[in-house]
Amino acid sequence: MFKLNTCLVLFNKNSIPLKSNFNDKQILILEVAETLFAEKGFDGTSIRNIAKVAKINIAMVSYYFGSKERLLESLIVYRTSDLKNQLDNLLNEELEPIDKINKLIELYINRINSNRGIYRILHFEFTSKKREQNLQAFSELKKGNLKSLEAIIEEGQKKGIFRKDVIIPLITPTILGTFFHFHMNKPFFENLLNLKTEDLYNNYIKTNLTKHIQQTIKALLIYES
Amino acid sequence: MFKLNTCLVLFNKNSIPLKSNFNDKQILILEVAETLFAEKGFDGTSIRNIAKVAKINIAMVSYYFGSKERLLESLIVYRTSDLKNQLDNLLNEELEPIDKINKLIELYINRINSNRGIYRILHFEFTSKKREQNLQAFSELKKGNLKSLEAIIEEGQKKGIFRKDVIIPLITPTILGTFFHFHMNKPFFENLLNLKTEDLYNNYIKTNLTKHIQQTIKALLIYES
DNA sequence: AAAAAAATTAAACACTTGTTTAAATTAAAC
DNA sequence: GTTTAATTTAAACAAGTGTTTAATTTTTTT
Repeated sequence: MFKLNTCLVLFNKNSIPLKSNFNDKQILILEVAETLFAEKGFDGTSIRNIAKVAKINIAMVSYYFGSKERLLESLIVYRTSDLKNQLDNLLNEELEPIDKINKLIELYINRINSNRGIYRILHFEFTSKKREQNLQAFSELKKGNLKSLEAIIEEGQKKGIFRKDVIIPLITPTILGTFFHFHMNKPFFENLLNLKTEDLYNNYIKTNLTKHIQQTIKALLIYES
Repeated sequence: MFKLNTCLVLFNKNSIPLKSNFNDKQILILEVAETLFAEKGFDGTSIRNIAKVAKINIAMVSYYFGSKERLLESLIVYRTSDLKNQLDNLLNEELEPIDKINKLIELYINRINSNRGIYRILHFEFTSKKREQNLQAFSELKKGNLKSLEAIIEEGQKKGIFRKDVIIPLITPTILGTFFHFHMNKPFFENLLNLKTEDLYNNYIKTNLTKHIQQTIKALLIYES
């Protein structure tokens, strides 16, 4: 009567297989919801709206997710769950700490850039006071990410490469903040940097912007005043 | 039966008298709406919600503003109408172009910083596709602001102080974008820069951040590659 | 003080919202 | 093939939405 844990195997863009706890219909609903939430906001999107676009009955959202709020929570889980695994894999690679940091930044920017919908939702819904409760899943993810980052940096500090007076929790906001500012002003930078096509824009992010952020964090961690 | 143009005189923080087309009750409604829209978003705020906080009848919003959407438009007009006058006054001052630019930046940052509610609304509501139509009033304001900026810069270009290959429409986004990025990550910078009190935070914006933006724009306008 | 205009109110309007129900259909298990 | 479980459906639910109405109160004008 109420089946939630159908497991299937998905492939991300680097063809690393990963489990998902959502079935095909749930994923359809999640991806339609992602598009609409990103376009019109959570409050601006109705379940009937989602159902119409996804061509499903309006009761299916409650059937599969319980409620609209839980749909949002599931969406966050769906789009962020494998990030933890990717970070864990990175942690176990045999690399110098600074190379791990660089890879971590590349991974962050790549992920956000290819999942703009969910990060737009996170940016808009969770900077408003109304949705403060819903971010539990998101908050736990961030805690996990921070732990991974801490592990890398403490490794670098033990080796004497990184400064010891750096405030680790502030590094993630720096990485993400730089990207968001760039992307929130997309039309501006498209003109400024002559990024006429979507490809040119994406390429600029992948190369120049990522490089800039890497240099920034490297300077923060290594530079002695 | 329907009176909209009661004029009264208001005083802004620099005690420059300015006319307002809204009466006391309308202003009450506008300011309550501003708070709630900023807190919970336009869609997340109901007219009954506004009426309750403002302690007025729910019909008063329609009576004074026509509709909820027109209330939002009126709010934008209310909070941005005197900016044009301030810019015009600045234009007519006898100052060197670079000093006018510096004053313009100071004026922008000061205004946004002391009207965070409306700029939060503008940032959130008008970066979503849903509210694209409503920004006519806002769009006209920006066009007017751009004209003022163009006037100052062309004056500087004639005097041979400013470069001539600068893209003027991109300067405003640079000024505002720098501030917004700082402010959207307020908790981050409060920690990073040890701005424990609201006063310390505001003071940092007024001094260091403003100075930084002024230096940036100055470099953009004057620096020869 | 009387008349006209403006402001305010409670009630109702028609519509949308998220969610639930109970029946019907489809798929899976035996 | 029958039974059981999972899915899908249309309909209804109660609550909330923006807006309008028509009557009442308050204020202004004459």
